[in-house]
Amino acid sequence: MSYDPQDLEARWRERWAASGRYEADPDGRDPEESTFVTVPYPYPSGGMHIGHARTYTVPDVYARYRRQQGDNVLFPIAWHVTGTPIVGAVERLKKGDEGQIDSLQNAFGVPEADLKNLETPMGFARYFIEEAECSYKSGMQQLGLSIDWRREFTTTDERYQRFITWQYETLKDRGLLEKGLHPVKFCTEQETPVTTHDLLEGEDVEYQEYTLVKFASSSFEAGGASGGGGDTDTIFPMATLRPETVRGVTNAYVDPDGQYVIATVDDERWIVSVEAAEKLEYQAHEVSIETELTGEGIVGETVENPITGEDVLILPADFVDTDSGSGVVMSVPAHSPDDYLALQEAKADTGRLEAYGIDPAQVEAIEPVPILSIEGYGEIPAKDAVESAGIDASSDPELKTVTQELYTSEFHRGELDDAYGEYGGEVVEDVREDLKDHYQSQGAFGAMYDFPEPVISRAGGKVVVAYQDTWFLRYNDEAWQAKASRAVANLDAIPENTREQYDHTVDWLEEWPCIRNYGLGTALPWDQDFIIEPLSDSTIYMSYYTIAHRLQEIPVEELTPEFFDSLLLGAEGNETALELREEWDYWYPIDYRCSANDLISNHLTFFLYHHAELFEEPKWPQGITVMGMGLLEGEKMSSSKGHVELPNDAIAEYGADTVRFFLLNSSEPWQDFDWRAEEVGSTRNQLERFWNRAEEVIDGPAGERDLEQVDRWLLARLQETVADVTAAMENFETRTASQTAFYRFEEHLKWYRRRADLERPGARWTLRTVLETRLRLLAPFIPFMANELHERLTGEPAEDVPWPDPVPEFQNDAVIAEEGLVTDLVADVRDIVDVTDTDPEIIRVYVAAGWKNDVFDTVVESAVDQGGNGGGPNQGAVMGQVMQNEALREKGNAVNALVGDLVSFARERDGDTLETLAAVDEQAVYDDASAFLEREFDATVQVLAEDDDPEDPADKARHAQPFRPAIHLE
RNA sequence: GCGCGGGUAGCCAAGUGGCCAACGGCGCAGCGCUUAGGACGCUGUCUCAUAGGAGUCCGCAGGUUCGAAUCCUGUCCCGCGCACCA
Repeated sequence: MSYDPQDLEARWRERWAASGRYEADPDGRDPEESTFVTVPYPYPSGGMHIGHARTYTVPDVYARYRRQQGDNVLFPIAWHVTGTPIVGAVERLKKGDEGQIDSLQNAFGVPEADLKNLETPMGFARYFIEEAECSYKSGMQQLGLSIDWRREFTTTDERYQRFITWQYETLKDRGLLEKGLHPVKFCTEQETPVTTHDLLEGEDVEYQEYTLVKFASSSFEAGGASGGGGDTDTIFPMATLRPETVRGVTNAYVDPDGQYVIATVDDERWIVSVEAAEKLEYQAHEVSIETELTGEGIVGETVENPITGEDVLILPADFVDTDSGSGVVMSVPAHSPDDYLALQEAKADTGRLEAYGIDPAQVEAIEPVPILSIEGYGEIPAKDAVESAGIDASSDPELKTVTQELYTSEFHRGELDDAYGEYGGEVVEDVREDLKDHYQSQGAFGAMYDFPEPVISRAGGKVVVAYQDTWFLRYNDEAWQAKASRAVANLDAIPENTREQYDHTVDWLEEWPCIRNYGLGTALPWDQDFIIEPLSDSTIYMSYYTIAHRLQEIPVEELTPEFFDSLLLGAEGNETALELREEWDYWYPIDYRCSANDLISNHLTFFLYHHAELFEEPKWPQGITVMGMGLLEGEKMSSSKGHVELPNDAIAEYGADTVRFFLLNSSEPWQDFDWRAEEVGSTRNQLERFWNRAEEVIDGPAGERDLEQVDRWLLARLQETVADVTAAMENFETRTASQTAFYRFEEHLKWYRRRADLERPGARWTLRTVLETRLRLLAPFIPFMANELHERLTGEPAEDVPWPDPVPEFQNDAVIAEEGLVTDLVADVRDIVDVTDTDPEIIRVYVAAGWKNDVFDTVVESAVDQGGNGGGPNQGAVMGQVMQNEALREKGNAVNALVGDLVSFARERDGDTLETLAAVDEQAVYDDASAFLEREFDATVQVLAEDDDPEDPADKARHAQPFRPAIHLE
C-alpha cells in the first residue's frame, strides 16, 4: 500500500473522535502522574495560519509524549473573544473597508456568500472558531491535536463571566485593584479610548510626558496693554523633554500666526495654544477660556524664568507647532542645535523683528548660556556640533542627526553646572527625573502628555492623551511583586535564558489599567459600563479548564462568589463546588504552559502574578515554554498582505504528519521557524520513504534473533537514540528529539544497509525491533503514520504502548567503537583510491604489532591517571615508563614517534572511550569486516598482522599504528 | 536607550574548549536505476595534492591556552519586546 496520508489520517481522526481517546478525567492514577499542559486560547479575529499550527502542536507533542510515559494527560482548549479586535474587524467589514474584505477573502479564503455571517461579533468569532474552512477547530482537528474537546468554552460564556467576576471581586477585596486617573490614547472624534488596532496613522508613536516650565509675567494683558493685570501672574508654560536645560533658556518662541488662548487652568492664568488648552482639559485640568488671541499678541513679551528669575524675550518663529506641547517653546541655544540656528537666523532677520516691534539690538545681545559640560564638545556644544558638521541653516537635513547625537551624548555624559546646586556635577541621565520632580513639587514645573507626531484614529479623529478614570491592577504592590518573583524562581523556564526576562518584567511592571469601556468581555462587577480587558481576564483561566465541562451541569445562578471561593480557594460552604475542587486539585498545578516569547512581558508574567496571589505555592505553574514566531519563505506572515499559509491547505497538499513534522523538526520551539514549500516537500518525501521502508519490514519475514556484529551495532545505536530522544523530550527540544529519532537514525540505517546482509533472519529481526522502537519515539510527532505502522507491525497503536527505555543488554560501547574502526578503514581506503585514482585488485590491511599496543596501553594508563584534568597524558611520563622495557628501548626513535602520535590521539578522546578501545581486538574486527570490504571495493582483502612478517611489497606494514592499520593497495 | 537573542560554507542551519574542514537539509554536479520521471540509491560540493596529506576557514580586531567556531576583551551589524494591545 503506498503512502496516502489523506486516507490514513482521516481514518485515525475518526477513530480518535469516536473513542474519545483524549478525553481525560481523574482516574486511578496518582495526581503526581498527571500532566496538565496548556497553550493560550486562540483569538479568532481571523483564520488560523501555519504559525498558529505550530503553537498548538508543540504542547500536543509533549502531551502525547507524557501519555506514552504513562501519565494521565489533560490538554484542553478554549476561545478568547474578549476585547476589541473582533468588534473592530466587524465594524470595518460592515463599513465595507476594502483592506478588511481583502484580508478575509485573500488570506483566509472566505467565500463572498459567507461575509454576511460575519457582521456580528459573535458571528465573526464563531465563523473562525469552527465554521470556516480555515477555522481554528478544523485546523486543530486536522492536525490531530490530542485535545479534550468536552472542555471548550468562549470567554463570553455566562459561566466564564461568573468566574472572572469572582476573580476581580476577590482581587478588589484584597486591595490589589485600585481606582485612579491614568493617561490613555483617546479619540477626540468618538470620545473614546483607542488602542493600536484602532489607529490609522501613528501606530508606532508613543506618547511622552512633557515638562511644562512655568515662565511668568506679572504684567501681561491681552492686546498689548500692560499694567492692568494687577497682581495676578500670567503663566507661559513651555513644553520640553529636557527639563534640566531650564537654566540655559535665553528666549522663547511662539507662532505669530497661531491661535492662542488666555485661560484659567486650575487656579492659574495660562497662555497656551488652542490645541494645548483642549489637551489640558482632557488631562484632568480645569480649563476655562477667557480670551483668544494670535501669537502675534504675545510676541515681544518678556517672561520670567521660574528657576533663575531672569527675564527672557518671546520671539516670533514659524517652526513652532501650536499642536505640539503647549505651543510655546523655550530656546536653549547652547545645547540645542535647532535653537542655536534659529537664534542666529532671528538675529539676521532684523526686518522681521522690527515688524513685530522688537528692537533688533535686544536680540543681538542674546548669547547662548551653557549649563552643562561634556567631553568632546566645546563650551557651547550646540555651536560646536553645528559647526563641525558644516551646517549653517535650519533647513539642512543633516541637522536632525546632529541634534540626536548631541542629545544622546548630553543625556548620558553631560555633567550639570554647579548652579544646579545638589544636582551640580551629576550626569543628566542620573538626575533628570529627580530634578523634574523637585521643581514640580515647588510649583515651578507642570506636566502634560503629548505625541511627538500626529496620531489619527480609524474613525478619522485626532488622537490625544486623555486621563481616564480607570481601575488598575497593582502589579507594583511590593508583597504581590515578591510572590511573583518567587513564582519565577520556582519556574522551569524553557529556554532557561527567559528567566531573566520574567524577573525584569516583574521589576518593571507598574499599575496595569485592567478595564476598557468597549469591546467584548466580562463587565466590571461593580460598574457595568466597563469590561475587564483581555490580558486581565486570561490570567487564571487554566483552572477553569479543569471543571469547564462539569460546570455545564450547574445552573448559572448557582455560580456565586461563594461557589468559586469553595471551588478555587477551598472555603467551606458549597458542597458541589468542593466536590468539583477535587478535579481541580487533581490536575493543578499546570505542568507546562506553552506560549509565545513576546508574551513574557505581559500575559505570561500576569499569569504568574495571579496564580501567585490566588493559589497556594504548590499550585503555582511548574513550567513555561516559550515559542518563536513563524516566517513564510523567509518573510513575516501578514494576513493583510495575503502572505499566509493556511494549515488546511498545507495538510491537503502534504498531509498532517508532514506539516507537524516540519513544524517541529525545522527548529526548536523557542526559535523562529521558516515555512519553505521546497523544504516541506522534501520532508514529505522523507516521510514517504520511511513509510515504504517500514512496509517492506512489516510485510517481510519476521526473522529470528540470531545476531551478528552489525546487528549488535545497530541495536546499540538504537539504545543511544532512545536515551537521547527521551532527554530531549523532557526539555521540549522537539527538533533535537525528532532529528535524532528520524534523520540521525536514518544515517545509521544507511550504513547498516551497506554493511549487512539484509536477507539474514538476524537482520530481519533487527530491522523489526528497530522499526518498532522508532515508531514509538516518533509517535508524538507523526501520530497518524506511527500509530498505523505500529499497529500493523504489532497489533497495537504506538500511542497505546509505553515509551521505550534503553535496553541494557543492547547497550554496547565496544561494538560502537569497533564499527567505528571499520568506517575509518573504509574512509582511508577510499581516500587513497581517490587520490591515486586507481582501482585496486588487492587491499592489504596491516594491523599494528603487539609492542605498539603495549605502548598504547601505557598511554591510556597515563591518560586515565590524569583524570582528564587538562593536558591529557604526559608524553614524558609515558616515554619514561616505556623506555624501561629493554626491547622497546632498542627501537628508540620509532618508539618516540609512536608515543607522540598516540598521546595526541588520546588527548582527543575521553578516558572511557580509550579504555573501550584498548580492549578491542583489531585484527578480529577487520577479519569480520573483510567480506564487506571486498564487496565495497570489489577487491581481494587480506588482513595481516605486522608481527607475522607478512607479505609486504611496498614496505607499508611498519607504518601501522593501533587503530590505524597500514594499508597497501595493489 | 533598557532587556533578551543572534551573526557558521551558494541558501537554511547544527555545533559552545580537543573525535571540527565543521551534523543535517536545500541547491548544484557526477554515477547507478529507469518508459531520462520535480521518485529512489550512491558519490562529490573551501583550495592544493598520483598513498590515507597540507593550507586556509566559523561578522571584525586583539587576548588566554599545548590546543578556540567554542573562553575573555573591544568593535561593527541584525532580530524581538518595551505596556494598557492580542
